[in-house]
Amino acid sequence: MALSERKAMIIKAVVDSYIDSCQPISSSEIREKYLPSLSSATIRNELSALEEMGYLTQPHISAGRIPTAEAYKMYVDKLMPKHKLTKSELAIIRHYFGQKLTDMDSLVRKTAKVISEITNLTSVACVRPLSNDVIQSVKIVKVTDTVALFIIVTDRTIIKDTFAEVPFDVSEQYFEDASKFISEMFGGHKISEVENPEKLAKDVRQEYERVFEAVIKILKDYSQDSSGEIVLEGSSKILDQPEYTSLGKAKAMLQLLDAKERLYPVLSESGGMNLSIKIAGDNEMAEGAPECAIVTANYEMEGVIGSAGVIGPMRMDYSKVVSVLEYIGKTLNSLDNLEEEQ
Amino acid sequence: MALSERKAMIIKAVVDSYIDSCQPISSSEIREKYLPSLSSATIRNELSALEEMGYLTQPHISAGRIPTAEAYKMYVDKLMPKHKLTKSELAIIRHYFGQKLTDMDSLVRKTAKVISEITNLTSVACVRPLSNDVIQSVKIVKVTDTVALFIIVTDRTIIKDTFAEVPFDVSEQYFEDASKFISEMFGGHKISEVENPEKLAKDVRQEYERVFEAVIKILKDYSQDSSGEIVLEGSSKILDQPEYTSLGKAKAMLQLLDAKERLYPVLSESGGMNLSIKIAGDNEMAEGAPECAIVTANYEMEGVIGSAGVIGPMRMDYSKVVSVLEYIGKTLNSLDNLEEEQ
DNA sequence: TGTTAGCAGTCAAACAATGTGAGTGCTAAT
DNA sequence: ATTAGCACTCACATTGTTTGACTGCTAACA
Repeated sequence: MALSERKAMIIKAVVDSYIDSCQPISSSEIREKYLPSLSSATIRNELSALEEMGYLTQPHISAGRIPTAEAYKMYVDKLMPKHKLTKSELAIIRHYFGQKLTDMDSLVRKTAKVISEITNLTSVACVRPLSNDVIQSVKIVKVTDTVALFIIVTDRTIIKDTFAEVPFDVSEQYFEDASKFISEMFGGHKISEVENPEKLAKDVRQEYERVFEAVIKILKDYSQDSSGEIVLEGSSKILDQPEYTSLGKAKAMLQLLDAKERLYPVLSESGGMNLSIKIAGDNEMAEGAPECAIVTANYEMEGVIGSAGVIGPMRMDYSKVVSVLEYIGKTLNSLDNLEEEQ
Repeated sequence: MALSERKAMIIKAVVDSYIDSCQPISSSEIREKYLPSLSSATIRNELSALEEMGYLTQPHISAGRIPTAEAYKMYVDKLMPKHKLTKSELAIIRHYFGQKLTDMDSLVRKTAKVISEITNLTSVACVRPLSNDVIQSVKIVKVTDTVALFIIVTDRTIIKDTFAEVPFDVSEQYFEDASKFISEMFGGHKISEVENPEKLAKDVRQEYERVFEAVIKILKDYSQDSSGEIVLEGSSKILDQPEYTSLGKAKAMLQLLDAKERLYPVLSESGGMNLSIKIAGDNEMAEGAPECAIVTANYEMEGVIGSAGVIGPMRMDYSKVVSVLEYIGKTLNSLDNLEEEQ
């Protein structure tokens, strides 16, 4: 049975109210606050029907209704109102991104921080793994007698570098030559391609073999470490949510956050979408994960692609979260383009 | 009044028992389990006295005694037994440090992880700030048209590097020359000295002025950012502790962990000591911090100095924690020295 | 003087009994 | 199709009661 207009309005009322108060709502309360043209009895009939259809449920028989995951999905899909950011919210975002950013890491951290501050939820942010980056050049610099620095430039203009102890002591010139040789060999290839180095390099000149091995090892590390780095901000805010007053649930949630790597698939899975809302029914998220929702947005800045979002109870202010994420996305983009605007 | 032998034994009994069970202990229980030669009445007298002296307290008048912060301090100072690590604990540590370590970051993370796993407490780890490092050389490498990499080598053989957008496009040779010039200028000086750059450099050659500014900025960042990076592991384990079953206390604790930077003074303050145990009375720790204890050890490896430890309720198994930290310290040292041992 | 047995007193925690009220489902009238 | 009205359900708060684990104190004892 398709949803009548009226049923949809009732779902919206229940979700809106529950997002606001985290309390079951009764038929008469719906009438008073949302649908005064109907009587509570009529609404009761509809509520019964919606419960039958799986959108609503009640904690116990003499309580009001609360939304199910189904209802939330419907809500974010069709019913959600558009939230306007307040002046102070905008001000906070601008304040955070006001100063010039130095490096990737602090950008990610800042983004996480501002999201958490405005939404009052736990936020997550990460940069995408590098395995699909195309290598442009590799540079090796000798910094002390036994240590060399490997710098890899990729198409996303991210430069990733790693130190490696070199077991032999050679001239700076040697490294310069090796850099050129290796750049030529790897240039244009994806980082992930180094998984089978044979294909790339049929004939490594013997003199550069050791350096070659070292580079392969570094690239492999980046290629395999699929998880990027995940930054969390405001974990303790989880406990502000009334749904996690029960110790057990709070713990399940915190454990999920503790094992950041488990979050990664969820974060990256958003496909081509710019914005993704995942609402966990019972077992949709990784096992053991408590009922929760994750909203993430992809962002891009200076060629770097990442995601950021919030994680919290299903009952969250989706509308606000979405507009915050959208606005931050825009801000990052404009930072990218016009660098020095005020 | 000094503590009699017997009073000390009673304190030890109370603390031992409370660490084990987190329950107030009664006079008769002390008699049964710890001091069968005395009668419960005698013990009651002593308990009264110890309460008077500030070592013990009782949650309510008809309950047993529990230790105060004072008692814990006394305990770790004088009374604590020596814990022997079990085979499986040793195995876990060896397992973690079995593979060769690539970089500083993963060492810190690994250390935190193993500590948390064995002690079942939340662990913290960090490397010391760099402000006291002595600069040995500075190297600047051009990696793309607009980006240069600054590499700073210090006496602790840590090499710290930062990217900076260079607003002008110059030759590689220029950077090579600049590196030499700047290395000479900064070499032998502490990072913190750049706070007053005038003292260092009376006459910067004009051609290098921009590079000079950039280096100053980077060094200042490192010098001021006193907080190093703090890694936490197992935050959710906080909630395993019975003292944090109350939501309010749990939250206070998690907020403390969330604001990692607030932890830094506590971590670094351990002075010359190799092992430091901080037990917070009411307001000893930063405001808002709940009653808790922090045990940290300094470690050194490949010239890098850092601290690692645990944070948890006052009621923790100090004896075990101490031996774990000591053993890990030793392990790190030996990794350093004999690199390739099995 | 230090130790001990015994007893009266205290108090948290567990349990049971009870009332209250919010909210529903159903039925019958509109 | 809607609505008013009523009977029914059930969480929750309130209150009173019992229980038992402790202690502190006193008086006897070595």
